[in-house]
Amino acid sequence: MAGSRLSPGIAARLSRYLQVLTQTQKAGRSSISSKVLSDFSNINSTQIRRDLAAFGKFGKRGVGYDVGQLIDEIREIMLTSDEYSIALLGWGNLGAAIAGSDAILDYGFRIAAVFDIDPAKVGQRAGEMVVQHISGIKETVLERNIISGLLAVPAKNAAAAAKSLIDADVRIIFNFSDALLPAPPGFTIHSLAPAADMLLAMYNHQN
Amino acid sequence: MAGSRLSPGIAARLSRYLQVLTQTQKAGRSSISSKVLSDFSNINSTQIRRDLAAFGKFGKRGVGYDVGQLIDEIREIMLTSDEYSIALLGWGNLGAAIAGSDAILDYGFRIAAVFDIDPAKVGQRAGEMVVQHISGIKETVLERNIISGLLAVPAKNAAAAAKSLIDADVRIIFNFSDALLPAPPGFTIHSLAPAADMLLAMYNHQN
DNA sequence: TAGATTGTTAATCGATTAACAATC
DNA sequence: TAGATTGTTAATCGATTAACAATC
Repeated sequence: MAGSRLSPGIAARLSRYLQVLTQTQKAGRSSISSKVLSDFSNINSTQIRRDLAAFGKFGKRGVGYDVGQLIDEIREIMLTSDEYSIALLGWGNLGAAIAGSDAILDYGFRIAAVFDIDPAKVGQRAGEMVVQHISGIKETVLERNIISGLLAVPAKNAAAAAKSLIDADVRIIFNFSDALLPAPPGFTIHSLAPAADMLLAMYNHQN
Repeated sequence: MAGSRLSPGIAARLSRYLQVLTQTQKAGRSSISSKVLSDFSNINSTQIRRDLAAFGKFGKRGVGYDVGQLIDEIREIMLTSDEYSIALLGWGNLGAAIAGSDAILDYGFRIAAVFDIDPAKVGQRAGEMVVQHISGIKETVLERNIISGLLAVPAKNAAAAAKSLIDADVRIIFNFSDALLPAPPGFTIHSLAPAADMLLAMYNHQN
């Protein structure tokens, strides 16, 4: 099964399981049942057992699943055991919040460089990094093997920031601004919109 | 059709359409085809036409859909034409980033109060609000008709912050921390994990 | 008119669910 | 053993897709 392409549905569910499992591990629990995983993920417990059984018999009847083992298995299935080096563009409140959380780390991402266009911010400490001016992005991307970029800039600067990444051949871009950014062929620009998730959750709660 | 409960799949897709349409409107375009909407949303164009046609004939053959009209229709379908008043808990980098963006506003949410436990932050300006101490949450929730809360606090404080909201009978809670928070009956706690979305997008790009 | 794009059909595929024997 | 939970079956339902006539 490993190496074969997952269907979109199962890949989405696995990443959701990983989210809950990571939180569960941090909460100090080493075991979890499909019922509890269902309560926290809003995915049917039969579906969860079916998904996990498709990759091997990870569970113990009467007991549940080992949290640590399951995290390792899902990471392997999703090919993300390695750390991905990413560049953070924009050293404002959002950039600092992202760099300061360890959510990114939990999923195998590592912030390997921080850029801004504001000369006043260049040179500031940004976690373990130092903020660099955007003009040096090409060299840094090559040196540090950066494969992904994260846009945490105002919407009005998002297109220019995306262009810097594209010019540096960074092919996977995450857009936290609400700008509409078309992706050239071979590039992926994924726009995250937590507020759209919130709207959906609000609808689901009320109906 | 209005008033009836949407299936989970269609509700999720509608909220995604709304995200892209809102960005499209900001980019100054007044019309969009199912093909372009498909490119930006990663949802099949036939599926989009089918979804939209189910609620009325909104499109013009040969032309596409009117962006503004479609936004209004989807908002009405998802019952979110009204503004929801929400409380923001935690005035750190993440809280400030959320308050400073207008993404929240675009989806019909309005930050009606900001709370923190740090006395040094109480009294600071937070957008159009002033940071209040968490101890006054019950009264403020009643006064300002707050129905939802947003946790932008460190993971170690998340459980206590959630409890404050629950005690104030705020029934829809969004958790931006990576703490695992169980929801009492009648309450919804929705944990957002942009990094899990990133992992999924990374997988999809590579496969 | 010519070109573009919707709305709709039909056929296939994957997701969902309840139920329960197997087994820790 | 008794209780709990997995793994799996079978049946249903909704999602997905290609194709194309209708029509702006």
